[in-house]
Amino acid sequence: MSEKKAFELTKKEEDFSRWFDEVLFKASILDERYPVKGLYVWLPYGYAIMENIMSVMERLLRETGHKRVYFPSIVPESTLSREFRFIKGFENTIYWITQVGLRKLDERLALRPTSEAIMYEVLSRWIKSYSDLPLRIYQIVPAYRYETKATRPMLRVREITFFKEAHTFHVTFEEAVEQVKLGVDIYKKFYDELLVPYIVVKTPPWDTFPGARYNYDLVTILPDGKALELGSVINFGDLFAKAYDLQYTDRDGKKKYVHTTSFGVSERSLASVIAIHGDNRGLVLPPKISPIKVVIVPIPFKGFEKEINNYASKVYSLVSSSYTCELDLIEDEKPGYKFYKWEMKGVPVRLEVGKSEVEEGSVTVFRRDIMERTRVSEEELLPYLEDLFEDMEEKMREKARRYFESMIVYVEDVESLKSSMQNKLVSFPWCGEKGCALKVEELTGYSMIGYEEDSLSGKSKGCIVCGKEAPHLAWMGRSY
RNA sequence: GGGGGCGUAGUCUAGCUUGGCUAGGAUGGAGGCCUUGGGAGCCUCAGACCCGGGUUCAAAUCCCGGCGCCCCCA
Repeated sequence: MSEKKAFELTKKEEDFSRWFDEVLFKASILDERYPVKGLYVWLPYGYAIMENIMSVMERLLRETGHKRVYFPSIVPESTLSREFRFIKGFENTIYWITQVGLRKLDERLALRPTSEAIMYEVLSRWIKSYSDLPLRIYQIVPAYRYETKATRPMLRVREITFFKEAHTFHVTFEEAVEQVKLGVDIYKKFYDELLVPYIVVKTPPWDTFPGARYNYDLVTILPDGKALELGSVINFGDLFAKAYDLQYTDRDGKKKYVHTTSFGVSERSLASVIAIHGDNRGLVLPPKISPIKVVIVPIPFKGFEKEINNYASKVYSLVSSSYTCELDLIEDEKPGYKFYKWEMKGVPVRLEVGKSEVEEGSVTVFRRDIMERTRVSEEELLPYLEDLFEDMEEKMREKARRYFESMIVYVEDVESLKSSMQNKLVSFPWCGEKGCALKVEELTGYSMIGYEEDSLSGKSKGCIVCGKEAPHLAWMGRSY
C-alpha cells in the first residue's frame, strides 16, 4: 500500500485529494516542491497542456472580437482604491510592495489580484467617443491573491499562473448585458470542448464580485463532492466607470459613463479536466488538448530489432503528417513500463508495433479512454484514427455527463434535502429571499453556490423553506 | 475563524512511546550483464533525519520557536 511504483497512484475513489496531488506530479504537470506556499512550478508537459487549453480559449475570444493586450502586474494603491468596494473585497489577499532596496516607498504598490483597476485607469484615456466602443480586450497573465484558506495545487493557489481575464467596455447597460451573455456562451463552448460538464448560475446578490452589479459562474463538481468555480462573468454596470472616470461622448454630444464587464478563467480549467477524466492509471486527456495525440511504442524481438524499428519509423512518418506524434525509442525501458508511462500522461492513442505487425503490415491501436486494443492495417490507419478521436470525444463527454448527473440532486422538501446531501451538489426551488437561503445553509452546512434565475417559474411546488412561489433553482454544496 | 495530526534520500516509508551501534527498506537515479507483446532479474555506486534554539555525556527521538503539509469542524 505505502510502497508505490513510479506510475502507481492512490485510488481515485478512495482518496481523491491524494490521487490528485500524485497525478499532478507523476504525470509531470506540476512540481509542488517550491519553497513558497501556494506557488508551484509548471513542468514542460503541464505547460504544454495549458498552452493548448489557452489556445482553445484564444480562438473563441478571437472569433468574438476580443483582442489580446498586456497591462503591467504592478498597480499603485491610489489606483486600486478608487473604487472602495473593490479594494474592500480584496483587502485581505493583496500582496503589497512597501519597500525597494533599503528605501521605503511613499506609496504602496500592489501585485494585481485582477486587472480592472489597472486597466480602467489607462482606458479612461483611450475611450473618448461612442465610436471607440464596444472595446473588448483580454490578457493571459499571472495574478496574485494571498489565499487565507488551505492552499491546494491548481485549485486554491496564491499565484494564478494562467489567469485569462477579458475586459469589455460598452455604451449602454443593455449592451453590457448582451456581452455577459456572450461571455457565458464563450465559457460554455470552452468547457464543452474540454469535455467538462458544468452548471451556469447567477451568484446571489450578497456574494457577488466586489463592485459588480451581478455575475454568473460556471461551476462543476469534483469527485470528492466539492463544487469548483470554473469561470466567472461579471457585469459592473457603470459602477467602475464612475470610480475611474470612464466617459465617452455620445452621438448627442453628451458625456456618458461606460458600462463594463469582465470574465476570467484560470488553470482550474485543467484541474477540472484532470479530476473528471483521470482514472487510476493517471490522466485521460481529451485529444483536442493533448500535447501528444499518438505515441508509438516498438516491441523489440531478438534478432528482429532492425525490421521493427524501420517499420516503427515508417508508421511515425505516416502518423506525424496528420497528428502530433512521438516515437518512443528508449532502449532501457521495457514495453510494459512504457505502457504505464504513457497512460499516466494521458496520451489518447498508443500504437504498438512488433514482429507480428511488421509481418502483416498492421498496427495495434490502443485507446486510453476505455483501454481497448484493435489491430488495423497500415493503409486504414489514418482514417481509422480520425474516427477514433471523434468517438473518443463522444465517449468521454458521455461518461463525464453521467458522472455529473450522479453528483447532483434535485429536492423539493427539507427532509429529502437533509437525506441527500452527502457530497453532492443539491438544487431546490427557492423564492429568492436571502433569509431562506441562509436557513438552508444553516440546516445543511452547505453554502450557496448560485441560482438559475426564473428556471422554475410556475413549475415548482414552492420555496423549500417558506413555501412561497419559487421561480429560481438554487444550488448549494461544499465548495473549493 | 476553531481544533487535531504530521515533517527521515527524487518518491513512499521503518525507527520516535522508553534518547545510545555505521538511520533500515522499497521505489526512483547512474554504471554493467541479461532481456523486451503489461512495471523482469542480478552485481556495483550515489542519495535523507524541514530550519533555528534549548535539555543531555549523547537528540531523528524530549522541550520551545519558525517554516511547510494534511485532516476535521465553523
